[in-house]
Amino acid sequence: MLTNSRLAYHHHDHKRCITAALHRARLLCDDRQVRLTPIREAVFKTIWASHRPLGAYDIVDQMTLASSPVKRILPPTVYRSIEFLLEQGLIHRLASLNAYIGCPFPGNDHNDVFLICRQCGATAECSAEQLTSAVEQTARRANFNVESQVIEIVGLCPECQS
Amino acid sequence: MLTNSRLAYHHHDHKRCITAALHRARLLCDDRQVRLTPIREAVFKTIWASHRPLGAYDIVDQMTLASSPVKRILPPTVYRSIEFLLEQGLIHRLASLNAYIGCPFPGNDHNDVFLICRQCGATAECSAEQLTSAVEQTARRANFNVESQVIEIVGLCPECQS
DNA sequence: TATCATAATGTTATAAAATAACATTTTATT
DNA sequence: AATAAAATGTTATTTTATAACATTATGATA
Repeated sequence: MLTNSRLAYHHHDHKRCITAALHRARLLCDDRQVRLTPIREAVFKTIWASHRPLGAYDIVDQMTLASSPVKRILPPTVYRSIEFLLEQGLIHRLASLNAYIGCPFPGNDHNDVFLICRQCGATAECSAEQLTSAVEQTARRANFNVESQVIEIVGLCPECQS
Repeated sequence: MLTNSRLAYHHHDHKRCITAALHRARLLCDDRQVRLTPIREAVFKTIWASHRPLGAYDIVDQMTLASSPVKRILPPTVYRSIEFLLEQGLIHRLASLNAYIGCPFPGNDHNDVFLICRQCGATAECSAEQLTSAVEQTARRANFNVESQVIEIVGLCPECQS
């Protein structure tokens, strides 16, 4: 079971997460011959600033704040980068929160399951074989042919349980 | 496994679905001493008009059309009824579509899993024990305490596979 | 390297979805 | 009938997302 739950929920050197994510993203884009432009990279870094999902307008605000001299970043700019990053599988959209989060293992074929902490917002991604097959099995009983899945679990992360 | 997949995907006398749903809703509201007012009932019936999820503004439009003499139903009215119906578990919100669908077994304790046909939109609800326990198991590995889940499967219903 | 086509971004405007705030009406209770 | 609480009506606004078109940057080709 692929997961980033350790990092997502516990104290760690997050700069390394960002560096690693950026590195993976660059490799992947090089490989696919698509362009990780400065703006796209900035959006990507903004999303990766934490393990908490960020809404599109939060990204707009963060990027405007981070710019110097302060320059208003506008929604279409951000939405276009989001679209690109989603297409490349570098980020995911959390439907239940209407927000975005970095993918910890882009490129790897995986089935997304998200564990969202209701308290602190920290969100881990898992790729759980068994869950995928349980979905398959459930669908089969209804003669339903699965193409994609949205699985978002809300609860308390280990840190917020105590 | 509780499911309404037969009805959701195949031809049937849908009036009976509506009548039955309304009947259940009335019983349940009587029982809980909450009021299924005419507006709430109208919203409920509008949502139950099909087995396809309906967006809030679709409901606004449908209700405005259905009114005679034509009287503009406004968003807050609909949103308030939606809120009530969600609280009572009479309808569900599909996060991935940002739309609403009637619950086929309100009152019964169940874990929602939705099977959404990408072709025709028909959506069935299942309450699958095994899926719930797979979720639990996946979460446990991350020491995550589950409180609620959003599971929405997209694919092709039996009718749209041929 | 100049030209061109394509891709990406900037900009303005607007569409679409959701809710806040307050007025009015309805309902249940006394 | 009087009252309080609940529900609905109404206006305005906030939040989220995208359309449309102008401009700039990039990569390919002559």
